[in-house]
Amino acid sequence: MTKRLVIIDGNSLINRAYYALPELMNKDGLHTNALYGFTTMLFKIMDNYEPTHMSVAFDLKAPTFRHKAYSEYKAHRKGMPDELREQMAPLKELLDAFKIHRLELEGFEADDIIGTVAREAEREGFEVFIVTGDKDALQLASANVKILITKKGISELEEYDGDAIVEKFGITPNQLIDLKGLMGDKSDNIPGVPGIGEKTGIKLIKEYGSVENLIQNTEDLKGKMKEKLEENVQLAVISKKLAKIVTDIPVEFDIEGLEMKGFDREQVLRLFNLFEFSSLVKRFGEAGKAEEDVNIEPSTLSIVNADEKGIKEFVGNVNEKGYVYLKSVSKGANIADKELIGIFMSIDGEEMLKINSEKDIMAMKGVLESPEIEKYGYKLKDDYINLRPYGVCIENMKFDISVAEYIIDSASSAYEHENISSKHFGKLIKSQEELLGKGKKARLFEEVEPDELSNYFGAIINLVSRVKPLQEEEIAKNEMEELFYDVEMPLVEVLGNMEYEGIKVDRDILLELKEEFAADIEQLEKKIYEHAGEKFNINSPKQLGVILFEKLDLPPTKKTKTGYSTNAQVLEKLSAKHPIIDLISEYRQIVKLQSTYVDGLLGIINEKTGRIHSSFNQTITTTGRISSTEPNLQNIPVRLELGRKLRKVFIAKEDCVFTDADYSQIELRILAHICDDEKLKDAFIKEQDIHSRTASEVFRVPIEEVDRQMRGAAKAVNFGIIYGISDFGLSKNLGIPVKKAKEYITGYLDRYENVRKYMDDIVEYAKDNGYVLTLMNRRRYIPELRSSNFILKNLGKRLAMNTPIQGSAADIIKIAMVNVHKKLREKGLRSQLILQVHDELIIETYAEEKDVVEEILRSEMEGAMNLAVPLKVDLSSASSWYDAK
DNA sequence: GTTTTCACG
DNA sequence: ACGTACGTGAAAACA
Repeated sequence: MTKRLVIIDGNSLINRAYYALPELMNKDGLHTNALYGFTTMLFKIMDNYEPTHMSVAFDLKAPTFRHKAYSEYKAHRKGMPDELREQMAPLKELLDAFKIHRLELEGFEADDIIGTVAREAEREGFEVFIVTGDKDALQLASANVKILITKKGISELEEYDGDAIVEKFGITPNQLIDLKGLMGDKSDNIPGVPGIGEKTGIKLIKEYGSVENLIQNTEDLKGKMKEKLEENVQLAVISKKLAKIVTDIPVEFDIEGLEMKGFDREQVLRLFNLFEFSSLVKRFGEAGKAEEDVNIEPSTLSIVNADEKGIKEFVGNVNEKGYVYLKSVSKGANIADKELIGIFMSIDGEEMLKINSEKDIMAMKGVLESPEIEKYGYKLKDDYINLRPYGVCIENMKFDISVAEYIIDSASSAYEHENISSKHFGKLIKSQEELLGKGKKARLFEEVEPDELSNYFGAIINLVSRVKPLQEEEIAKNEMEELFYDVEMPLVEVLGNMEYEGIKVDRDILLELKEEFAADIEQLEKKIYEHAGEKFNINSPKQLGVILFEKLDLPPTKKTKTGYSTNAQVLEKLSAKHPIIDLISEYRQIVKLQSTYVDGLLGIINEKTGRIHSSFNQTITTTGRISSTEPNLQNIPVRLELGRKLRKVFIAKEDCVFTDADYSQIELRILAHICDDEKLKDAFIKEQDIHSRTASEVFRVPIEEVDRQMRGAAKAVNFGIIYGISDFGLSKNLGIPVKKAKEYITGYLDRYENVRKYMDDIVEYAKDNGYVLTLMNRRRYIPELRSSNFILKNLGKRLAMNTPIQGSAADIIKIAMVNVHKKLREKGLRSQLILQVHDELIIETYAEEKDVVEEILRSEMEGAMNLAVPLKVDLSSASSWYDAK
C-alpha cells in the first residue's frame, strides 16, 4: 500500500477558518470558531484522504531569511486578532491529543518546512497532499505531490497536481515562481515588476521559460514593457527569490515519525467538551465505538436478576448504608398507564440488581418510600412518575446528576447522560438515541434485548456513582449547596407530583369553542379572499406578503431575512390603510387559538384520567425558571378576553376549587431588594401602585396627578429596567422616538440612583467574573460580554442586568413550591399543587380545605425569602381557572 | 431542520 | 456607528 502523507499549513488553515465562521465562544468566553473550522476540516481530510502519515506546519514569530533579504517582506501584514491568537495554543493541544505531529522551525516559514518535507517524502515514495489556503504552494505540485487549496472559506478543497497546473496556467509548477517574480504578490509585499500582472506574466514565461532567460533577452521586447523590465531587473530577481519555496532547509526529521498513531481519545473528548463542540463529541464518540466497548465502563459491571433472597440481602445492605442508586424504565407513554419494565438498583455503582416483577417492586417499596434512604440517580422525576401507578411515592431523592449539571452550568443544555459522561470522563456511553434510534424507525424500550437494556441502564447508574462526587465538589466550590439540596432536589418530587396529578379539563367546553372559532374563521376567510380578489393561504407569511405589499400595494414597514414581515406590529401600522388588515389580524388571533390551544389541548387530554398532564422541565432555562411542554400550560391566553375564555376549560375536579396565588410585582420587589434603593423600597413598603409611583418620580408630579398615559409609560419603563434597559427597545415598545425614550430612562435613573448603580456594578461584576448570581447563588455564565461583536456584547450587558432578577424570582417561587408541598403533606391535606406559571401557583383544593390552603399559600409564598421589602401574594379561589383570577 | 409568528410571565 | 428589549414552547409554512 502506498503511504500517504498529508501536510497542513496550520497558520493558513486556521486563518481561513477564523474568517469563514461566525463568532463562537464557550462558557468561559474562549473563542472557538477557528478551532471548530480547523477541526471539521481535519476530520474531512482524514475521511477523504485516509493519510497514513500527517503533519501540521506552523510559522514561528522569528524573522525568516526572507525578511533579512528584503526588509519590506510581509511588511503590511497585520497582526493576528486576539480572538484568533487565543485559539492557537488550544489548537496545538488538540493536535497533540490527535497525536498529529507538529512541524515548527525558527527562521523558516511553514511553506519552506512543507516544501522540504514534501520533497523528501516524494523521494521516499510517498503520495503527498499539501493542504493550505495559500496559492503559493502550487509551485510544489508534481505527479506525486498534490496541493489542496481551500475554497469558499474552508468548506471545499480544490485539488491540483503538476498536470492540473499546466492545464490551468499553461506553465509548469516551477514556472509559477518565475511568474510571481514578475507579477509580485501584494499580500506578501513582494514587489515584482511594476506594470506586469498575471496575463502578461504568463505570456512572458511561456515564451521565455524563466525570469533569468527573459532578462537575457529583453532586447526582443519593445515599448513600455521593455523599459519596465530593463529598469526593474533587480526587483524581478529578488522577487523570484522571495517567492521560491525552499525545499532543502536544514531540518532533520524522521519521516516515519509523522505516522498516524491513533488518537488519545480521552484528551480529544476532554478538549471537545472544553470547547463545547457537542456535535463533534457525538461524532467522535461514535467513530471510536468500533475500537472499544464504551457501553459499559468499567467492565466490572455486573447485573443480577433479583430473587427473593437477593432482594432481602440487598434491602438489608441499603438500610445499613442509607443510600441507593436507582434507575427505572417503563413502557407506555400514558402517565396513568405506565408499566414498569424494570428497576435497576445498586449500592456500589457496579453490582446492579434488576427488579421486574410487581411482587419484587412491592418488596422494595419500603426502601423507595423511606425518608431515611437517600436516592441517587439520573432524571429522578421520571422514576418518581414511573412508580406512582404502583402506589409507590419515592422519597428522599437526594442527588440527580442531570439537575446537578444544570445547576453547575444552566446555559449548557447538555444534561443527557452521554453529555455528562463525556464532559467529566471523556467517555461516551450509549445515548438513548443510539439505543432506540430516532424518528419513525425508533424502537421502544420494551423492544430492546434484556441484556442490552441492562447494559444501558447499568452504565447510567455507574455514571451516577462516579460523577456524583465530582459534582458535589463543584456545587460546594460555588456555594450552591443550599440551592441544590434545599431547593432544586426537593423540587423534583413536587414537579413529579404536579405532572402525575395533571389538571382537569372540560372537553365539552373545548368542543363548543372549536365550533365557535371554526365559524369565525370561515367567515373571516371569505371576507379576506373577497378583499384580496383571490384565494390564498393566509397562514403563509410569504403568500400574505405578496398579497399585501405587491397586489394591494400597501407600504411594507419591516423586512425579515426571507421577505416582508407581516407580524402583528406591522399589521397594526397598516390598519387604517385597508379594510383587509383588521380582518387578517382577527383571523390570525383566532387561528392561533384554534390550532395551538383548542386542537392542541383536545389532542392531549389523557383518556384514562380525563386530565392534562404537562411535563415540567427543571433543566431548560438559563435563568432558573421551570418550563412546561406537551402541552405548555404556562402560556394559556389571558390578556385578551377572546383567548382568556380558554381558561374556562380548566376546571377543578368534584368537591374541589382552584386556589390561585400570584406574586404581586415580584421582580420589581427583588430589584428594590438587590439595589437597596430607598425610593423603590418606599413604594412597596407603603403599598403604593408601583407604576403610578414610578410615573410620579419620572414626571415629577404628585402621585394623585398621574394620568393613564403617564402610568402606561412608567410601566413600560419598569419592564425595561428589568429586561436591561435600552432606549431603542423602550421606544419600540411605547411607539415613541428613541430620543424621548432615552429621556424617560435618564429621568428614571436620576430618580432611582441605586438602580443606576446596580446596573453599572452588575455589568462590571459579570465582566470581571464571567458570570452573575441570583439571591440563592444560582449562576449564569455570560460569555457574550467577552464578544468583540457589538450586538452580542450589549446582549451580554442586558443578560447581566436581567438574570439576577428573573433568576431570583425563580429561586423564590421554587422555595415556596417546596414549602407549600411539604406543608400540605405535613397537615395530611388532600389538596395538591398542580401548576406553576412563573409567579403563580395553583392548588386543586378540596372545598373543606380552602381556608387552610389559602393560608398555606400566603404564608409560604410571602415567607419564602426575607427581603428588604415585603413579598405580596394575591389569592383567589373558584371552580375554573378563568374565574380564579 | 429552519423561519415566522404569537401565546405567556 | 454598529441593532435590541429578558425568559420560554407550539404550530404552520417552507426549503
